[in-house]
Amino acid sequence: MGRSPCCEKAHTNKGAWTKEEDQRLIAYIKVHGEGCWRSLPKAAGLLRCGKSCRLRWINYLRPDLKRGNFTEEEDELIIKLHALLGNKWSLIAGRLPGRTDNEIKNYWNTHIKRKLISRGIDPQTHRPINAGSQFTISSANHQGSLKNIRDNEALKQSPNSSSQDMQSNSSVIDVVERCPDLNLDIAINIAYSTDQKPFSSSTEVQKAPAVTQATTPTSVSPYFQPICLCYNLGFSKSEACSCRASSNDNQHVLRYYRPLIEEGHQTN
DNA sequence: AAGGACACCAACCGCTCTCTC
DNA sequence: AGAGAGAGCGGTTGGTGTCCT
Repeated sequence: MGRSPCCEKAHTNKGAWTKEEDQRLIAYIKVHGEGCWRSLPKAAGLLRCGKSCRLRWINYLRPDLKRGNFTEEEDELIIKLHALLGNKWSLIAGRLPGRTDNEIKNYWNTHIKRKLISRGIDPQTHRPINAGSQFTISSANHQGSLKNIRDNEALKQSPNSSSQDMQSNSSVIDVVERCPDLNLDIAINIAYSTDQKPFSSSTEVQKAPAVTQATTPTSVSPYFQPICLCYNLGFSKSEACSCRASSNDNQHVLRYYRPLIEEGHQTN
């Protein structure tokens, strides 16, 4: 059957973008917004493939991009997120406002890999290159997170838990043990303004700006909806967890209690 | 000064996922 | 249920700049 090409390759430019092309793309998106990348080049008068336009916009032209060197804090965050998520660059980028997946991927391959190796850490496994020793857990927060995860280990015996579930749990524990200061007891919240309905659909909720630390709304808004971290970590509906609001917590914040154990994804 | 090696990063490619019909 | 289209993602490539000999 074959797959239809994403564009007429014979009539498209390739390689570096010119200033004029950039201006055309910016002007078009300013007026019409993002989306419909396939038809955008023609509509914008660009001899480019839609994918190329999308990439150029996302990685280079978007106004909210942060330019300049990565800070030490960003470095450490990337390392920790990579330990947790692996090469899920888009998810990692979601936790670093103003940075793109491509930028982080490049930065990882050119800087952080070497940095970790120089520290004697394998950049893929995040384990010491020549050590099989066990790690100890130092952070109190972290111990709480680990306990939650370990509690789930008990559920491994449950007939409802799949082997994939077990694997996921093991890997999370593994990461927690290797990154003692990585606080997995994360709560997230959606940025919103009181006079604005923040999100109207689940799709928009998933595209919410990443917020890693809990922020407490000053008043209860009818529009406010709790959001589960697992969505932001990229789990699909079929890989649902059963996160819930703790009675001690703000009810609009879900905590990362039980990854990938129970069926049915609850967001409230 | 020349040119080879290396580093960086924008852009491309091919695959997968999601949505619609 | 399954096919097709569109969008997104991660791996890889290639051009360019910088450093080193």
